[in-house]
Amino acid sequence: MSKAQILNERSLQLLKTLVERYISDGQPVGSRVLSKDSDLNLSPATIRNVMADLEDLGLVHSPHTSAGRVPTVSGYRLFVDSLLTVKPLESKELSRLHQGLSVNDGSSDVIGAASRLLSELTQMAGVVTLPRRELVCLRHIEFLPLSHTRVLVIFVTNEQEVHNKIIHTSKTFSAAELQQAANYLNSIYSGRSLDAVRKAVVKELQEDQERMNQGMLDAVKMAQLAFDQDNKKDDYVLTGETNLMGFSELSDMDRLKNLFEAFSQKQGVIHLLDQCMKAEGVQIFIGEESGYQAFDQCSLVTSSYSVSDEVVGVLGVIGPTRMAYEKIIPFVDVTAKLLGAALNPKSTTPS
Amino acid sequence: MSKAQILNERSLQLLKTLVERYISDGQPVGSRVLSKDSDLNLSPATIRNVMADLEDLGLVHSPHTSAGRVPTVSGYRLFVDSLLTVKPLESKELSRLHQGLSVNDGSSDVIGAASRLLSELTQMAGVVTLPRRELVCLRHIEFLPLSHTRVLVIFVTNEQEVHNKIIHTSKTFSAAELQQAANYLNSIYSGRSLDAVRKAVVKELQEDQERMNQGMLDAVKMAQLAFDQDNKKDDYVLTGETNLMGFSELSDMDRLKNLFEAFSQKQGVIHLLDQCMKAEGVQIFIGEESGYQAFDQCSLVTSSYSVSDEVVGVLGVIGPTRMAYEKIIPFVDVTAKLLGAALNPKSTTPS
DNA sequence: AGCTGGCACTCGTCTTTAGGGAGTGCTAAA
DNA sequence: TTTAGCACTCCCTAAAGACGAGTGCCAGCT
Repeated sequence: MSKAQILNERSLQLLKTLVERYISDGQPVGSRVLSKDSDLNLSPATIRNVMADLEDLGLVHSPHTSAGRVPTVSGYRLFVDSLLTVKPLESKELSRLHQGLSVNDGSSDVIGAASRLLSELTQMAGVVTLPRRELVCLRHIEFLPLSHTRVLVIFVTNEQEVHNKIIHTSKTFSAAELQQAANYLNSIYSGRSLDAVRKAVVKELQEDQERMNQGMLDAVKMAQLAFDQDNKKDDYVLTGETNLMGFSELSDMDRLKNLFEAFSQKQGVIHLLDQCMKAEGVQIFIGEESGYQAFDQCSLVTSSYSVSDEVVGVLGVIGPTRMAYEKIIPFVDVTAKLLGAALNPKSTTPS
Repeated sequence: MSKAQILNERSLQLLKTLVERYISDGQPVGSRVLSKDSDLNLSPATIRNVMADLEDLGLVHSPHTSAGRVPTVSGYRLFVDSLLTVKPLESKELSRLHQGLSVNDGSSDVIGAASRLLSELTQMAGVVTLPRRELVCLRHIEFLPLSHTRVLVIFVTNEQEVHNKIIHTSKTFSAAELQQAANYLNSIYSGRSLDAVRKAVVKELQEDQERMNQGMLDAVKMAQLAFDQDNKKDDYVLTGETNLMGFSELSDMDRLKNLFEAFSQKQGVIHLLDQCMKAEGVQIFIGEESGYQAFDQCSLVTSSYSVSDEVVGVLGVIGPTRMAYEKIIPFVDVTAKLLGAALNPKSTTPS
């Protein structure tokens, strides 16, 4: 039986007001305040009894004997899952989002724009993962000879994203040979997803070698190098980290340093965000729930975003556990939907 | 008459030991310590007299009545300009640099590598500007049609750097037309510097229009859009910011926030670094000398780096004013030279 | 004239102490 | 079951005192 079911209506109501109050004030909430804040008309003494129950359940916690109560992680969790009344976005914010993520913006960096909007409007840190490579279409590929056996591969995906990589070939190719190889690859693989291309390449090398001439074989081998697995270096755009320095609960320098180091090492954050990719809709990690020491005092509100009904990435907001969830949640939700729409190829190439 | 000339040998010697001592300890230096530290065999009382003089000249400063002396910005300046005895790099560091900036490294991100080396080995923040576009050679250009009149331009410079930009053309081009235009541009502009290309394009449009057919004209017009002035968004790679959070003199959260915000806004830093481009060799900004509030408590040790005897960029180290200049200066110097060498096209394409 | 020892003084830091305030837990009564 | 009352705990702040480091200055020494 969940805690929400154990507790009666009144206790839940009180927990809700407590969390709301704590989020807005940042101070432990005492029984007197709670008695006035809730419209239950209960005396402080009664409230204290309820608080003792909530504390037994591990939903609130007293920093010391004569302080009010502060929500624990479980308390926040219950609040977020069952008690929260989300506030709709203000029209000003909504229009700012629409404007910032409009397709005709010209600048190609929609991902960066989304991240900036998240951090700017929430005054916390915004993060957006780059769209998954696997679900990304190959548009065009190009080879350029560098020195010796080094070849620069440039490929374009998804209408306008340019990637490049240096590969080492087994022999030296001339510019013309490389051009020919690129032409071949473009003619057969263009328009297919990177993942599909990767699989097709392997298959061809295994099964169809006899059917191919040397030029085709070279081309396919180069494609294999170019789309090598390790190529999919997942990455994300993080902005507004500095906003986090303003929060008193993160003002411990050591803690903050850990957090920022986690940001620049990336892989921890990537792993965390990857988990959110599995679920649709908004997901929340509160404090230690993330499993990463560095995020101890932080919450992460994320949502996956989709292009053509396929989840391709995750975006979210990072801030102190004490954040205005009722505003942030719809905010992240809407941003994810708008970003998905902005990335949709149908809308970037209207008929 | 400069301060170094006003002061006698002994005072300078004492200032030097004071600064060295303060840099290593971080504590105000008292007369007793100074008397033992310097090999002048003077009593503390004598030292105190000298200190009073130095204080009058604004070279040192006492945080309060009964504290030792701390160097002022002028004090550091004098120290750095005239008193410093630079230490040669340790062989371990040197080999680390060589290894990290070796040309055959395979990864194309030499700039990033340089920045990371700077921050890793100095335990402060490392910054490297991207090489100036003007002095960069065009290697290859490519156009890809997007929707309507939008065209994706991809161009490769300096052997392996890939840039891309979206331009809006006046009419819709087919893939074949774009291919043709790219071929034309590659044939005549490849190998020339971006700056030269930009000028040539303008000249052709003004003078040689009648000589050109429509295809050539379109190509040149697109080139103009592609190499538009605003294209040269100067940028830099900054790493190891988190290292700065460890220094007690930067532990004031507001100050640190300002600093980090300056980092992410970039333009201030860019302007500062641009100034260093004019001079060859190592330049140093101590504290407020930079003219930027946010860098108040920081010093910046920079050096320009050159390719083929032409200054193309700047790199440096950012840390607290109290840093080990005698180590950092040669460090920055060597890194700049090695980076220049690594970028030199001659060494990337051995005959 | 320049250097040195001595001495009074200043100031920051650390610790102790005391007082006030906020809020609790418990108990007994409504 | 709720409420009022009361003793108690603990944090926070300010004030006071002791301590130590280091100075400035003066008078004497070389």
